[in-house]
This record gives sequence, structure tokens and C-alpha cells, in this order.
Amino acid sequence: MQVRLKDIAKLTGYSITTISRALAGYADVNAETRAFILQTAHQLGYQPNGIAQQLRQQIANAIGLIIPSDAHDLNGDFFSQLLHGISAEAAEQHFDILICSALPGEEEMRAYRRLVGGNRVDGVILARTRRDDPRIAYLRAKKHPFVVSGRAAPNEPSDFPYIDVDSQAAIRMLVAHLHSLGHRQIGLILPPPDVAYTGYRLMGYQEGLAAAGLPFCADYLQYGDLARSGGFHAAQHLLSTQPQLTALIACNDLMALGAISAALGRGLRVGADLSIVGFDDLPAAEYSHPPLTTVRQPIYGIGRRLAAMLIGLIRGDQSAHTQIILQGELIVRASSGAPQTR
Amino acid sequence: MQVRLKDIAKLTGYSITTISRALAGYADVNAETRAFILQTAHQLGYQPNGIAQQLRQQIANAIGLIIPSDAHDLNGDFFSQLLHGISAEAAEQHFDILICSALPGEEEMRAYRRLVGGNRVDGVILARTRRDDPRIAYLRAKKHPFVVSGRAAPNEPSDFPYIDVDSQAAIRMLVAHLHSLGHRQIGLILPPPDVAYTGYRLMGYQEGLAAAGLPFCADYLQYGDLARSGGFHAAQHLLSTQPQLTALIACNDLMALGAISAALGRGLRVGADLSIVGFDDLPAAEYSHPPLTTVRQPIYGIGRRLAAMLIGLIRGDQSAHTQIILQGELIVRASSGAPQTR
DNA sequence: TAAAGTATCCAAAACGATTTGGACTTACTG
DNA sequence: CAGTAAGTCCAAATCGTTTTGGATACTTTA
Repeated sequence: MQVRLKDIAKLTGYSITTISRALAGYADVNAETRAFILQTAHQLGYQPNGIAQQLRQQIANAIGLIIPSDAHDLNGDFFSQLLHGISAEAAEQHFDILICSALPGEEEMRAYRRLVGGNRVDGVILARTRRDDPRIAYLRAKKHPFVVSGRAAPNEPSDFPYIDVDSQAAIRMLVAHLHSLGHRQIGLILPPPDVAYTGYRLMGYQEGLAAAGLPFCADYLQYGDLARSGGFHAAQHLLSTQPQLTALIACNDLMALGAISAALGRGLRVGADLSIVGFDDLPAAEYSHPPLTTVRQPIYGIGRRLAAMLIGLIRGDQSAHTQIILQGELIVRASSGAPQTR
Repeated sequence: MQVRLKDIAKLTGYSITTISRALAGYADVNAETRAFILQTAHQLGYQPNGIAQQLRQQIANAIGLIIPSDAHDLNGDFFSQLLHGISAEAAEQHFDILICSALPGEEEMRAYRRLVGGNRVDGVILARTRRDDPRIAYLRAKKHPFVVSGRAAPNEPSDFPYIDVDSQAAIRMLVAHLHSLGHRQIGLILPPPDVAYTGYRLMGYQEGLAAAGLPFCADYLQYGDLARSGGFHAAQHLLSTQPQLTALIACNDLMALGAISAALGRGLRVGADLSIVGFDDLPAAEYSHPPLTTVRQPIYGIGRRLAAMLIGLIRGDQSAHTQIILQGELIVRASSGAPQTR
């Protein structure tokens, strides 16, 4: 069934060693012999057994990605773009990606132990850092290569390689943008409190208000679940309890899209009666109605760079142990405009 | 560093065999001995080397998924929902998912050979079947377990296990829906011709027209790339060359969303001046403006069932070799309405 | 009391590759 | 012509498990 080195050896009359070395391109094999062996191998459709290679070489040529499966739809576009970037880079470097989804908590840690402790992957990419993240503690203790999409929360040490967007500055930028349009009452829809970057975004909001000389009001805050529905409900609540708001900042695009739905549902003209801005610049942002003002985060590129960093670490390149903070880019579209009183 | 059976053996004084059998729960190990071994193993943080287990047991406990990476964003929600379903089921059955992205063509086939021929996965899930799909030919020849999301094209044999939605009937349903609202000029935005299901959707359209007593007009057809931009451009073209159209059927939701953008951009009121319907019922459909009339396809559930089928096949359960065709569910929302002349 | 059974344990052989450390020829060098 | 170098090849060890086929000692049975 499966062709092994042994079969080629038997057929050609050479030893397994020679077959292996011929295929691997070592110089101590006669050119004719190698040609003969290569031809036979090809004829038999030989494909090395990856598992055996991995065992012998002690490398899996795979990186692990454990997806928090609580998100109803994995946060759709964000994850799929990140994954796309990761897998593109991994493919180029001949790495596979081992994915497994698990609920945060004990099940998730079991998955990490199986993949990491079980030597099934050479490194891991972590996404959606949480506060006091047990995964990071585990990987750090294991001294297993890993890179993270997103720093640790503000008051925690980020002593690991990561790529993150300066969301603090980005939110400041959004506040400034809205302030410059004339907005004075700006609400904020935050990610869940246990998400690591929530702190940065809240700080950015407060700094932005301060810079604009606007007061901070805790009633203008709402937490959402990062999905459309979370944004929808948060906006519903804010708009009914704080009708003086003329603008909403949602901490990601999906929640912004949900907020737009809520606003339209209440008969508000988004971009005029109410401005709504997001964060991510998902493909959906450009095609929403109205198109969404947001901060662009190069998710695909981040995925690629994360994979490249991780593979560098796996290969022992210590210079890959870096911490990168990217600046987001403000993308102004029609969902934000000067406030109008009807 | 890494704890092996040998280490536990040395520490406890028992043989590797006994350690292995104790951990595996065999009856020929004394209860006290087992307790002692288990405790020591736990103390050392023993985690079996998955690679070695795989080699010895000749199973990888992993299923493969090769993503066509041509799609700019992997078709975002669709893939991420499918993946979510697959990984949820796989996780429950203790299978991992090996993902690798590759451009359709030679690179893709290399990836298949590496994963399948290299014994790195026990089975493969195929998505986005294409006409005359070389991947299917390869897997069939290898007699490697695989399941497919989507049948082969209409004129090709579908002699493999799959799950598909009866998109022919679904498109008929959409045509009937639009016809019942009063539409007589209905355009169609199709997937690329090499996609296997394109044929079914076109047939459904033609049958729907026939059932409604409407003539078929080839000028009412446009091909898109399954992404928002494809729908946008296809709609642009149709609306400018065939201004008599009062309704557009897009063969997936993303293209429908793109088409809505195009229509709104031309100042049309979607659901009144122009009705637009889609296919999939992605999360985005519910939150679009106007909300999208579409046919629901249980993507997450399909992912789960595909994974369950595949794992059944891997375990040798021949009853898992089935072909399932699901009926879509018409979801009427505001993007379709009676045609109005302005 | 011999035979048969039971309870525990283990050495060695897999799984399929890579790599080490030579062996054996033949050709070159001083 | 002895000694060294170069060119080919290969047996065996190794990676970390699981499993086979006993071995050994102690109990029970006839």
C-alpha cells in the first residue's frame, strides 16, 4: 500500500541508507545511482512518511493555533483573515497549521498540553490575549516558542514576542476625529473586560477626551461581546439611556455594524444624526451602509508576520524575539459626519 | 526536558512496558503499582509524545483541510463558520485539524500529497468542489478517506460521500418568491464557472423562470468571484446594461451584499426599486441594510456533520459513506419587496 | 503433590525515517 | 610502492511509543 524506503531498497538493490541519502541529495551517492533511485521512487509514487520524519528529527514542521470556540462565529472575518495570513506564510515556509478549537478554560489547557507537551507542534500562535492569561503562563513555563497577537493587559508584563496595534493611539485618533467634526457627547462600546486590549482602548478614549477638553462620563460606556449582536444591544442601551450622544465609538467593526443596525432601527441617519466609528477595517466595513469610518488594522499582514516570527523563533533565530506595535490608519467613510440636530 | 516513559521507568524502577500499560489502564498491572506510576507520571508532568504514538499506531488523529487561498479573504464568514463546525466536532472526538492553504493547482496538489501521502492526516475534508476536480481524483486513487462539502458538477459523477444543499431547489424558491412579489425581470449573479455548484444554481434559475412562465435571457446573467467586490461589479454591469431589471439573485450572500452597495450607490432603494436576494444566510445578512432576503444554509452544522462523517469513515464505519442533500430555508427580509416604478 | 490457573511484570520487536561511523574500492601522491 | 585521499556504499543506532509473547512467582484445584 504505502511505499517505504524499504520497498525502494528492495527494488533497487541498494540499502535503505543509500536510498535515504540519495533522496536527500547527499554527495556520497553516485550520480547514476541517485538517478536510478529517484526514478524508481517517483515511479512507485514514494512520499516520505511525515510522522516518522518528525519523530526522528524531533520537529513537527507545524505550528499550533487554538481557537477560542466561545465566539459564536469565531469573529468571522477577523479570524479568517488572521488565519489566512498565518497560513500563507506558513505554507511558504513549509509549515502546517494544527488547529483545534476549545472553550477557554480547562478544555483549552488540555488542548495546549496535548499539542505542545505532546510535541505535535513546534510553536504556537496565541490570539485574543486575556487578562492573566493561563495559556501564556503555561507556554512560558514550558519554554515553548510562541508569539502573540496582542500585548498583555496594561498592568501586566508583556515579556513575550507579540505584534499589536497601538489601539490606545488609534482610539485617541477616533475621538479627535469625532471632536473635530463637532461631536461633544461620544459614547464607547468596549470589548469584554477580560480581553487584554480593552484596557488600552479605554485609556485611549479617556486620553482622547482629555485632549479635546471633554469630560469623561462613565455612563457613556457599554461592554459588548465583539460580535454584531453585542454592538447592537450596547447601542440600543446607550441610545435609549443617553439620547444626548451624537457619536459612538465601537471597539471593533463587527460591533460598529451592529450599532449601525440599532441606530437605523431607531430611525437615525447614521453619519448625520449619529456618527458611528469602528476598529479593524474588515472587508465588511467598506461595504456597509453607510460605509464605516474605522481604523485599519492590517490583519492579514499581522498574521503573516506572526507566523514568520514564530518560525524564526523555532529555527532558533533570537532576533525574531521582538515586540512590534503598529500604528493603525484612520479610514474616514460616511458613517461619521458633523452632528446635526433634527 | 521532555519527560518520556523511560524517565518514569527509571524513577519508579519498573520497565517501560509496565509504565505504558499502567498509563493505558491494562489489567495486568497491580493496583498499587499503577497508582504509584500514575502519581509519578503526574508529578513529572508526563505528556505522551503524540508523534511517537502516531507512528506506532499508524493513525494521526488528525483531519486535513486544504484551503484554496486564491480567495482574498477566504470567503470570510463562510469558511470560518464551516471551520468552526468542523473543529467543534473534531475536538469532541479528539481529532486535530491540519490546515494548509494553497493556491489551486500544482501547489495545492503538492500539499495534498504531503498531508495524505505523508500519513499526516487520517482523512481530508474538501470544500469548494470544482469541475473535474483533481483533488477528488487523487484521493479516490489513494483510497484515502475523504468527505466533500458540495457535490460534483451536474454532469459529473458524485461517487463520494458529501453533504450539499439542494441549491437548485433553493434558487427555484428564490425565483418563485420574487415572481410572487410581482417581479418579471430577474437578473442572476453566478459564481465562477469552474465552481461545481454553479451549474445547479443556473439550472434552478432556469427552472424557476420556466415554472413562473418567464422567458430566459442570457443577458441577465453575470459571473462574480463570490466576494463582495464580485457582486458589486456584476451588479454595476447588470444595472447599467439591463435597466429593466427589478430584481437580482446573487448566488451567495457576500455577492448580494456587494450588489446592495452597487444599487444604493446608484440611488436605488433596495427592496423597493430593486430587490436583491442572496444565498447562505451569513451573520452579516441579518445585519445588512436593508436586511437580506436569502436562503439559509446551516454552514456550521454542515461542518459538524462533515467532520462526523469523515471520522466515521476513518474508523471504518461504512455506514458513514453517505450522500446528504439538505433543503435550504427561505429567509425573507427587507431586501426583497414588490417592484415599484418611480 | 503435581498440574493448572492467576497475577505481575518485562525484553524485544515493531512503526519509518535519519544519521553516525565505518568498510571497501579505486585513484592519487610523494 | 606504501600511504593517503576520494568515491560509494551500508549496518546499526536512534527518535518514543505500543504490543507481542513470554517469564516468574504465587494460588488454587484435583
